[in-house]
Amino acid sequence: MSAKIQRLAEIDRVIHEPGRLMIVALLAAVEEADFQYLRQTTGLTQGNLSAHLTKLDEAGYVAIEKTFRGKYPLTLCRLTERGKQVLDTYRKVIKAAL
Amino acid sequence: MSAKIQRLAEIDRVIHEPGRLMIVALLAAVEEADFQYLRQTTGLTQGNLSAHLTKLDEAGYVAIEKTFRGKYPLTLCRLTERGKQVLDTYRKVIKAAL
DNA sequence: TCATTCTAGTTTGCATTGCAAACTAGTTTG
DNA sequence: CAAACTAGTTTGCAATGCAAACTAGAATGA
Repeated sequence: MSAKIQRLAEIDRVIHEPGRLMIVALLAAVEEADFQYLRQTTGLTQGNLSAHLTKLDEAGYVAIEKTFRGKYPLTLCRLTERGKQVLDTYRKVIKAAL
Repeated sequence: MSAKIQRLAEIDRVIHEPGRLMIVALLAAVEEADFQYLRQTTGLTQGNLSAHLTKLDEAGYVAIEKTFRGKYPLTLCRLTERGKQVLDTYRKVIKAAL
């Protein structure tokens, strides 16, 4: 019982942050999403979304591809295998503890 | 689908912090616990446990009673009604999103 | 044509906060 | 009566989340 609660201590802080948890949960559902879609569905400001994506990228949880849609920049995001694993572990730990 | 994910944005940060989530989840299970029991079962240091309890107290989620066991200080903690409600909401939001 | 506005993001500045280490206050022990 | 122990609290600092400001190119309109 309390062993499951104790595992919360090891939880991954990168994913635990609500803004990033939203991003990762969305990407788990849709496979690929662009910056503007993420901004709208999460409700994050552009600045915060940008910072969170950078962090997820640096952690190796999200792959970011910068390209163009017509003449405008287009930022495409998808979960990496590692990102999927980490989210899966996160889900298990949280659900077991609650 | 994404509506459930978006609710993560409103999540209560006081409870969301892993150290405090451990404390609150434990108190939900045992009704009352003293400082040393919480320290051992959460694995938190005394300093961090003290700080987290202060925050939970200030938020009105935990009631703290300072008394004595023999001649030594004894700090007893229990969830308030508000604390129970907030934990319940937290559980629902997290589980729905994941 | 060139100033303004729009798209699509990134960077910066600051205030908060989690953590380890140091400190407080009283108690027991050798 | 000094050292070590119980039971916590306070402090200092580094990390970080957020809002606001900034960058850079593209379209618009007078």
